[in-house]
Amino acid sequence: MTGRPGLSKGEMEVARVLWELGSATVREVHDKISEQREIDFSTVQTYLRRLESKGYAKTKLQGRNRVYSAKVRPATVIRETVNDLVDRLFGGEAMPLMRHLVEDGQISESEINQLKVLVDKLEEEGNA
Amino acid sequence: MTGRPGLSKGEMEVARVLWELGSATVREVHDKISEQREIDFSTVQTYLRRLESKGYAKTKLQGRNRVYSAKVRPATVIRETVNDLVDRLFGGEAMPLMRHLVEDGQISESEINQLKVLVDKLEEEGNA
DNA sequence: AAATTTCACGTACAAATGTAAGTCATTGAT
DNA sequence: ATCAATGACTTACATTTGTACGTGAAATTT
Repeated sequence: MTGRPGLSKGEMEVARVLWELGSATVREVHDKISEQREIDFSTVQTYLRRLESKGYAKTKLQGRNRVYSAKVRPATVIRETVNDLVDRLFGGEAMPLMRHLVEDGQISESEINQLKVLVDKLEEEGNA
Repeated sequence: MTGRPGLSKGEMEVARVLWELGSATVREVHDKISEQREIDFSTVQTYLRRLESKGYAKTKLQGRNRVYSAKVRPATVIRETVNDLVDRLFGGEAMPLMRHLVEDGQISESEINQLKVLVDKLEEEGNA
């Protein structure tokens, strides 16, 4: 429905780093990911290339360096990815996923408060 | 970390149906999925076979029919899958995902209320 | 009982994915 | 100037995934 093919798991990881860095060379992305896990420079290069060919990133040559940056906003990718997951794993129901997140201790105390605020706001809007 | 390889998208779909049906033959799973989308009988068969070989389902022959049932509980698969997604797409932060779900209008009024209850309960526990 | 349908099971096979090595140009260091 | 490092770009390749066909046995229909 979006034209764009979905992101694979590995591509997601690279996409996230790219959002974080805003704009970066292969090496910069590689360095960043390397902080977390062992990964080959060429592998990162391939992922970035694929992100571009899938329409998720754009690049320009800056001098002799290629600089990558995101072309699709995180919110968009997140929406698409999560919706897909919710469809497949939860048959389209978002609630079980939320329940899992809230109950599984994944979010901190202060985040719960943020969440409360969000929920309250939504509730008001709904009743307005 | 789990030993089990992750589920692919297609496998998730079949796994969900299997949970829903509890215990089912290939045909039953196929019929169920067919309500939603066009899919070949053999394709479903392959997915079920793969679910078994990945350790997510078990089977027994019942007469001449093979009956599949889940071997790993939904909650477990959900946890693993969602954690993986959160790691890759959100760098381990669950909050952005929650925010997305709450704000993206995917959940109904009554679900918001359920969520509110959940959040309130958690808050109390936290403050206890 | 002959024909048809239903299954299990093995096999196939292209596309996508994860991961990387090789080649060649450029640039920074000795 | 020579050598090492850096980068782009190409090519590779095993595995996984999505999707399905073929075969032969059992069951059901006519």
